[in-house]
Amino acid sequence: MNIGEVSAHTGLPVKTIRYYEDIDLIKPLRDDNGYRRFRDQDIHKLKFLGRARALGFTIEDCRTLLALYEDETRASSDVKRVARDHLAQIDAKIDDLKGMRETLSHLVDACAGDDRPDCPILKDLGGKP
Amino acid sequence: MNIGEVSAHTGLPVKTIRYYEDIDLIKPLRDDNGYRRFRDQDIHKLKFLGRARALGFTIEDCRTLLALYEDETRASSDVKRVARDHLAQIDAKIDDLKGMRETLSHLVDACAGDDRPDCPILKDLGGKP
DNA sequence: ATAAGGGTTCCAGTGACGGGAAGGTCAAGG
DNA sequence: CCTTGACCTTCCCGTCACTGGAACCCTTAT
Repeated sequence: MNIGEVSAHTGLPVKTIRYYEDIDLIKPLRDDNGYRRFRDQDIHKLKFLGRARALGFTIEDCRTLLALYEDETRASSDVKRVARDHLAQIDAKIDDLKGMRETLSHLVDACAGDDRPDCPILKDLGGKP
Repeated sequence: MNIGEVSAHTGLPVKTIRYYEDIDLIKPLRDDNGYRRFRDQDIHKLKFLGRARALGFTIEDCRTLLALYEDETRASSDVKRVARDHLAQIDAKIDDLKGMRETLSHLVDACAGDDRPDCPILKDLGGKP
């Protein structure tokens, strides 16, 4: 398969696929004309990467997970640790955002949103004394 | 005030303050020796920026908000729009993360996390058929 | 012969800084 | 007077995971 078909097949942009090769996540073959030729295993890896990225894993996490995926002698505890750490990061991020959401939604509610200049949002940002 | 004091006073890293000058968010004066000299208004702006950034506003939003803050003839509706849009972004992001969290926490729970290779996390990423 | 629609490489930009090098300035201590 | 150390300056590169675009090659159809 050429890169365009692979893109259609995996849902990943062509640019992304080339990037993944660049950073050695996949190693497709080359045809005589220089075109990349993707084998089933390459496509399988790309789908794996797509799903892992969709769960928010970093590229380096993906690299680790892919290595574990291919290692028949892995310990599931190694996989679980990566996932648990990432889950903790997600939770932290959600908490962060919820904090912002709290403050911000109160401010938005308090703002008249008319053509007058008086505004509790700016008052807060300016350090309402 | 020199940049170090301002940093201590505002809680913003020195690098960040210099960056904010670079992108014209603030315009401190210069002493004869080339050192930046910050006036009260500069410090006030920096604190404003710190609070806005802490609420997750982008730098461009901050620029807009700062301009509105300084414009006595603003309409609060303009401020509110910026804040409401940002709030919507935050909500979208939270939903995103919650989706990931859902999937990921189930997978983590399902994984034994021992020294055996069998792992539902990898099974899922690999496209468990 | 040409045009469209693939493919290739390489370079630059994104957002919001952070790290670090190379060098100027200032106050205190010996 | 000299040195030390803590400041300050500019400048450039790196981050993360791509994305856009230029310049060029290959294939197929007309």
